[in-house]
Amino acid sequence: MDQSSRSNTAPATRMVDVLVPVALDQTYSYKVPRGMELKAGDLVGVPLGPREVLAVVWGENANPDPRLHNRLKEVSEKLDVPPLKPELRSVVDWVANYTLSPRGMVLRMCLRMGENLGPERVRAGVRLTGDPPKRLTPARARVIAVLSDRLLHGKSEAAREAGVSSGVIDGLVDEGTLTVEPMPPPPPPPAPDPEFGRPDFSPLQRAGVDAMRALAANGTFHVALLDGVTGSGKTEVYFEAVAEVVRRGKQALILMPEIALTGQFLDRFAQRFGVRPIEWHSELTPRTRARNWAAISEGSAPVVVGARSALFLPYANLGLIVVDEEHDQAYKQDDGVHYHARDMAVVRGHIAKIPVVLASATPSVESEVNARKNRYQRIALPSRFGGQHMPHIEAIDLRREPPARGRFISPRLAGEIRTAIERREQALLFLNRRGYAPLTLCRACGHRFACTICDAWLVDHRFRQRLVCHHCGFSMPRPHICPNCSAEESLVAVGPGVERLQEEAAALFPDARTMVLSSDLITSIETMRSELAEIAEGRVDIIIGTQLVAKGHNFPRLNLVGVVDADLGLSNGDPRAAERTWQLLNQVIGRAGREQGRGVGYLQTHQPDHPVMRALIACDREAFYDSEIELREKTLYPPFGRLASLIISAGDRPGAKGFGHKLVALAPRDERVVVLGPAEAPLAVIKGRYRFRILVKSARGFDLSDYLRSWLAVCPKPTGNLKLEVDVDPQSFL
DNA sequence: ACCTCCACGCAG
DNA sequence: TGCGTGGAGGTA
Repeated sequence: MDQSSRSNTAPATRMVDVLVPVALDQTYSYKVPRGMELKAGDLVGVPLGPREVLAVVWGENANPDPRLHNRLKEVSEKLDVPPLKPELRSVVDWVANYTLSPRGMVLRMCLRMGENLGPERVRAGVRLTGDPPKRLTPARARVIAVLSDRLLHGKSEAAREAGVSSGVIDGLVDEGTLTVEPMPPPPPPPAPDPEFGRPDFSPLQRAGVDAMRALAANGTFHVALLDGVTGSGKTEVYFEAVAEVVRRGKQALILMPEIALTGQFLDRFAQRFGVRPIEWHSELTPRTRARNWAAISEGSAPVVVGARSALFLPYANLGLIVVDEEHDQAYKQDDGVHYHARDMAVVRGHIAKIPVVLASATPSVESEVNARKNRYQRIALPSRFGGQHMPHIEAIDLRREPPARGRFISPRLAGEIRTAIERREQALLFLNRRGYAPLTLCRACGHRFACTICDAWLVDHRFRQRLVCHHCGFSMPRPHICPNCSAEESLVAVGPGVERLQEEAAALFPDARTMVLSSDLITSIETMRSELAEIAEGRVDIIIGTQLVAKGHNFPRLNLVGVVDADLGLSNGDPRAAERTWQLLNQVIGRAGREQGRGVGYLQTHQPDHPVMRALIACDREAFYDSEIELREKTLYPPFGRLASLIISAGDRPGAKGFGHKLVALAPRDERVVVLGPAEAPLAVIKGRYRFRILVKSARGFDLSDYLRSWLAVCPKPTGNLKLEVDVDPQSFL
């Protein structure tokens, strides 16, 4: 039709609708300048208000809104990058619709290449071509020595090698000794080689490997749950799907829950494929980000390993998405566009018609249900690689074997640690609480130290000598006098944190070497690496860690894990508390006995009969899922029902509460929907903002996004300091 | 008179 | 989202 209308009329001014990466849901119309050819998906620059922004052509529009008559501006330029494929444009529309976010904000996630896109900066090179300078200083002599091969050297490299500043080189250029030439562009990094380090798989892994290859070769939409205990070689197995996709000339994306984990992972990748993959996460420098973005969109990056944001990149020909540790809640983005990368990976796989692999030792209840109902193919790796056994797990009933007053390690656990140390093995004490003590109070008057702008106690951090709010970062020096009653030296620490546990361990085992691993004590990836290396070399006897230690690290000499407070995650009224505790404790105990000996895990608990504890002790994963699935089914919690939450926050409590009530009063009546609240959020005040939440529950097949949209359409827009956030499929209930 | 902060509205 | 605007309230 485009062709026929053009055949009999003079070419009219063409117009396109573009989507701009700002908080706008609608597309905007622009005139196409004469001589510019534009089609859907093209990246363009357009004037928007006072500025120039990047945009993407979303479609042709022959007659835009007549009220815009002469206000239409022209597209200013067409960028020389591959267009966004229809697949990704559909994903943008779909995700925006589902999460109730402006489409522009979803598009923004696809275009996060910074403003650094464009030709690579040409690096300066220098070559020795002329005579030595009249004045030959030692620094100059060193430069000349470095360049004596008369080849072209990078300027900054030459300076570094000669141990001089670049000023010395500039001086030699001015003297005519050296000439400046542009460096040829660096060769593209070698592609991963699918045949590089093919491992020998055990007979037990064989079926999984075959299934992975088949799924990748099949190349159509299909979700597999790769379900294997820690140490079963899951990574190596899904690498076979990656290899197959690379062989077929397509791209594979491996999503990881957090970048901290990727260090070891990249090495394992290199062992299998000969090179490291392209990375994508928030800590890339702008230059690397732009370079990687370009490689991804041109298709010259065959494998990308990235955090959740990598899901929205414009892959040239994506052939596979792997979501590693699919149960991890770090996949949920809770600001800006609220999305769950695992779920959106399945959506993208569906739209792009490619396979998706979800990998986990402790699948989310959602994925487990999908596998049980055969909506996902289950690929199970039932045992540990290399004949290692899963750890043996025992409960220590704190009601019957309590630690001494003010202590947190029970006599039995202490005895086991002693035995482990005597055997020259390591022990891990796990407590998911940073700092020294979660609460400080005055013995004289009962005053409790709380954050002034959050609804939270200040956590005592003895290493830093400060009381810290874990929600807003506020901190103050630890006082010696009670601010309430002026009593001196009356403050007592209540409850344990890892720092306090270390104190106790040091007192119990004065000769043992202890180390605390906690996110607030790790300042950089470097310190983390060196501390892990110390542990691996056996220079630590007792590791005391928060959930940081649960993730993927390999401690070869570790056979004993003591969970100091196994009930910690269960207490907080969160519908996913049991699932989280199950996953976390499984992972932590899975650190034990990975290389030699039989691992043992001890759970200090007040409720050894809780389904989570019983399933852990019996090593009966089916029992855990059975009980949890039954509970979710009965209560119509996900995946048997759907949830959304509306979070209202304001600088004042009545304002937030009042707006919440106003919203609930306007909720459309629908017998398939239950609207609960507004209730004060469990953390009622954060950073001085009062928070209320409305929970919306619906049946499974119900279009909750659509319901929410029609609801919010009749609601007053939040004004002033009122803020409303919509979270479809919330993960956190705090 | 001037400055700074912030809520608001708008962008084609 | 990012930016210009205009009013409020504080400072010189």
